[in-house]
Amino acid sequence: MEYTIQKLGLLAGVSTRTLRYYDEIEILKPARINSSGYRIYGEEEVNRLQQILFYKELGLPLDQIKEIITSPTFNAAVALHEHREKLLNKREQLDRLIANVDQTIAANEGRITMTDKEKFEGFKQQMVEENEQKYGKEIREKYGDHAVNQSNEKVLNMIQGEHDTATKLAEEIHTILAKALETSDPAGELAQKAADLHKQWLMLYWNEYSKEAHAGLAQMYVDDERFTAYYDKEQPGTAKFLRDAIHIYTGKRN
Amino acid sequence: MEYTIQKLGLLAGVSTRTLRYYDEIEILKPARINSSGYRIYGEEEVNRLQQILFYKELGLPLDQIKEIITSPTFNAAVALHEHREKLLNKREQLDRLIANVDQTIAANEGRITMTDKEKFEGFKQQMVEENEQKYGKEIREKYGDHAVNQSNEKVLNMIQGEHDTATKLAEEIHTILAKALETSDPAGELAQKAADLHKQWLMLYWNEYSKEAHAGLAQMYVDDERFTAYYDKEQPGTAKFLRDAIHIYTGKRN
DNA sequence: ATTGACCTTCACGTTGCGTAAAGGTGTAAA
DNA sequence: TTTACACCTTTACGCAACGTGAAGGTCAAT
Repeated sequence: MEYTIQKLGLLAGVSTRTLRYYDEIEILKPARINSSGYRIYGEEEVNRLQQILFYKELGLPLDQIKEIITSPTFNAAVALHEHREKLLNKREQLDRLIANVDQTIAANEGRITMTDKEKFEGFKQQMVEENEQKYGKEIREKYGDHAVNQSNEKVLNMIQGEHDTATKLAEEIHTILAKALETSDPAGELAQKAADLHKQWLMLYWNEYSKEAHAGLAQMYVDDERFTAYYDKEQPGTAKFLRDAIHIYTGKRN
Repeated sequence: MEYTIQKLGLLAGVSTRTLRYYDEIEILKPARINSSGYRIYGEEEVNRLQQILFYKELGLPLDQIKEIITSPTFNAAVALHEHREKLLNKREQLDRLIANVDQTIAANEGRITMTDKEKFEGFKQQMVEENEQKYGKEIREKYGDHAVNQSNEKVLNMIQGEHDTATKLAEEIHTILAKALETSDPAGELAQKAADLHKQWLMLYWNEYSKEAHAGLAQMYVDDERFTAYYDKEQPGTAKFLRDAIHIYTGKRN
């Protein structure tokens, strides 16, 4: 099915201006332009628009949505986790605000007195949030050049922070890896299980999996001291052991 | 306590640019300007800024906030109680949004090994689920109880709606009052209609109505020059006329 | 006397579009 | 065939609510 700009707009409930804007910012380009210069959209574009609108409903800004749906290395899970935290933050702030209102009511009724500082309790948190956003942006801008690099940096950030599912998986890898290390057999069942879990963990950050990339990352764990430090924290040699296990798991070697 | 622009900004968690902007759009003017042209804010401005931020948190545009808090009928105490309820509503809505994001994350993580095409399907499914949720919501709005189904937009519409009806009512009162004034009869039909409209208008702001309070307010229109100025703007004597009409309407006198 | 942290007023940039303006295209009815 | 009318195009300014300089004055301390 093919759609002109207005037909698609009607279908999706957005204005033609919006679609032209999406074309302009390269987040949704028409399938083709006909002989009269009309934008013609196809099935694929319909689906993509649905995706865009879905993320928009979750409150993500368009530039982030664009990254999510255009870049194979930018993972929706990471963006969503970040977004989730922002929302949780906002809820906390709301709670503080509600407490503030309660206090202000009490103060107005003469039950208590409020200092000027107390009057703004609950508003102030916004500043911190903004700074966090800025900081995050700076990091992204700094490491955004290399797609792979960005991904690794993200991984590192995630390692240092504590992110729910990823953390759990990471812990599991850790436990199993520790046990596997005792067997000293990177081809053994435990080590291979660790490699498999590692793959799963990795795919939280990479949309596409390739054995080569996995093997390459494993090698990096040995070469890059930040990663080595992380894995060897409890038992020296763990990074190397994991690399070997992964190389066997993937059947690749760099 | 007096504050320079930065001090107030720090106190309230807003930028100096914001405060200058608020000055520019006349929503929050400094108490005075010192000899060097610096903006100096006082206690009253601190409270006013707090009010502004409350309304801002609820998502109201600044021009409407301005109208609301500059209105001579603005009641800070009532506003605070409304704030409280609306903030609670907003938190509920936030919770729903968070649940939504959680769902999406869960769905994504459950389909880690899917191809791009399959992921697409996953999103589509999400969209369908989403729509079902929305549809269910609509049904609940129709048949369910009031408390459960208030979305952010609803809250906003409520505030805006209230404000709109209030404005319209006020205009109607104005017109009818002007006509009634020509009859010079505060007990006449027109004047009594004005008094009735005024009661309706009043009940948008007061949770409880009492004839005594209404009559008291009418007297205040005459005693407080801010109100007198407002009502006598076009025809001097209007405030007094309205007071008389209301006193007859309520059968009370202060 | 000179930092350095304040303050001031321009004035342009940002996001996600809305809203003309000025003009070309497609088709159905007069 | 003309004409009407609903489409489409690009260009470009407008909006809110500020962010972010630039260019310069003020104040307190060194």
